[in-house]
Amino acid sequence: MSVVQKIKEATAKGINHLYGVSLLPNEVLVNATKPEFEGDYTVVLFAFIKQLKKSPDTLGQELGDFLVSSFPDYFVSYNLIKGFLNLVITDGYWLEFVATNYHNDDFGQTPANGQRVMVEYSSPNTNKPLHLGHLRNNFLGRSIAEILRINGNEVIKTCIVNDRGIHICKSMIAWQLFGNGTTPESTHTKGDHFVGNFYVQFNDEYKKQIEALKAKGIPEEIAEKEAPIMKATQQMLLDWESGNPEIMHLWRTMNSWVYEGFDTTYKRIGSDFDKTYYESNTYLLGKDLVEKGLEKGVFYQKEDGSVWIDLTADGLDEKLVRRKDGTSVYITQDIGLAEQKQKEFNAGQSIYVVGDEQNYHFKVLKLICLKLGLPSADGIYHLSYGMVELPSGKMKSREGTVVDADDLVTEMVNIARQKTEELGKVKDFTEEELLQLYDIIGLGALKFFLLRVDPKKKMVFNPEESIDFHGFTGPFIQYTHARIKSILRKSLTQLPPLENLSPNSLLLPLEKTLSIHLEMFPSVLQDAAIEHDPSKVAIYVFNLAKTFNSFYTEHSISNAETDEKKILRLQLAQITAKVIKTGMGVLGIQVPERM
RNA sequence: GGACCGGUAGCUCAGCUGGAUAGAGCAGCUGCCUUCUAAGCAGCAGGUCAUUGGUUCGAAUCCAAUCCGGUUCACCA
Repeated sequence: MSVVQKIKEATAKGINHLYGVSLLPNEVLVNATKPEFEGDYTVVLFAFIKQLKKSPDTLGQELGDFLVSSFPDYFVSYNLIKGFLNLVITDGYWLEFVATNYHNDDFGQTPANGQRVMVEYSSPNTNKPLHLGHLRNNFLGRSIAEILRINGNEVIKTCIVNDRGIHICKSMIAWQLFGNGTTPESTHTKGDHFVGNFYVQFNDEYKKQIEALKAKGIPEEIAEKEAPIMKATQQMLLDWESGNPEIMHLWRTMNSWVYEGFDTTYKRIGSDFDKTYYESNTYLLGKDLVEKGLEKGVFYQKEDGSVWIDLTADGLDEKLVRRKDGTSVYITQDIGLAEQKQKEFNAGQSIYVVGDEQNYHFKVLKLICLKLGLPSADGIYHLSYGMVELPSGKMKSREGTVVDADDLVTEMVNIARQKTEELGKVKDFTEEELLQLYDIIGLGALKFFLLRVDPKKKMVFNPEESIDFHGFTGPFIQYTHARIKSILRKSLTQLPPLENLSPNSLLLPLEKTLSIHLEMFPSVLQDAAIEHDPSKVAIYVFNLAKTFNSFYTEHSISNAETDEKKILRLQLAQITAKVIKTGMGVLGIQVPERM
């Protein structure tokens, strides 16, 4: 149990014991004590004074006395300032914590809880390469999966590939028209970029044709529909749906190029999936559910034959679930896929990592699933994240302001190389070790940058300034880890095995501050899981690294004042390194032994 | 127009189940490498928490209104 939890329970017990009032531990507000006051944790008393009819001073004194005398293993003393009861935790508690965890490789890992969770993320289109927005999505998805896993859940990572539809046909048409039989191989181009280029060409040509028609006096709206290349694309979609062998062949070939490219990128950024769904397999799902919904009266049919659900009572609108021609719409296949996932994996929770522009869609999806009585409905959770914008505003593919994922990763790794060479600390590394280090640092900087802010909020990526390796960044934390490892390499060889410290040693302020930070790691992980928010972990690990660096500068570890101190500090350093490694690991970021 | 989200230091962001004098990083300015890695540390400076009211012992945090920005409300996906 964490100290904070202990304080809450002890306080509830104390109030019950002293005044006969029963209180839930979680009704007690416990904060870290502000640095300018004496104490480690603070109980805020204001909430109770009215109910207990006590002055803050009396209540604080009576409660403080009770806590110190009843839980001497936890509390040495207290002081009262206005309604704040500042508690000083015993050094023994922190020493015990350090002694039991410095060799615990699983510190932070919660035992399996029997829950199964699905996390769907990435959902790329197979007509263009991944960009910065996809990176945020991938890093978030991967990270939330790891956070749930470390909290004891069994996690299944899934991906839905949007591999069919009119947008896919656009790049296919363009290849037919302009490709001249070229392939990624013949042009030495990464497959997803190769296909993406044709998607761009489609749009260029389409624009030209519209202009040409407009020049003939045809209104824009009509021109958009009548442009020959668009008509050809629509015909191709029909051919695809009817299974035309030539089109199917082209479709498979071009998609395989894209997958090859995606695989390279995914491998590089560390995304992987336990199960990949393809829209070409799932787009017909959900049709039977429309029938069931009609029978149940959840849906209704209009005169033209189209099927709808009325969500106005829930504050939403009416929503179409089947067109009048009998074909299903986007949301219908999502309902079908939700059911399919349920049948296949029976997970209690199903998380969708999807941009906030689809908030409405997921609200509707969950509501419909609930009304249909799908057993999985309650577990649907939309992990909605904000768009990544540039200083100039939103990224727009039409204006060529999209930041390509592969380019960005390459650039980050190059900068990592450049900085590393400037510092010249790892000149003895082999070429292979160097390349690995550049990857770790470059990707670490990028991932940390995208994960350190609240997922819900949109964020600005400034290519000039965002690529920083100092301060609140991944490399700063990686550097802290490398420093610790350096000490441990040197000191552990010449030291007897670490032993438990006598509990009467006194902790210096920075030793204690570090202990306090380390001790809260499990509750941070828990909080991150509950909130579905990796940034909580990022912020925590940064603060931990900062705390360690202050400690490191102030106190020598290998030349500590006494052997006891040396052992204690080595233990602290060791836990810190482990927590950094685990915490960063949960963010999908590796930490180097040296840098 | 309806619904939802956001507005905190020059910039990027924490803090938001109400609690002590609102915190980081970057940028700017001062110091600190003959001692465990200076990708570091210590410090200075920087704020009408969009605005106005309300709720109360106490509001960046809750409520209302207003202003500004965004997303969404397709027989698109």
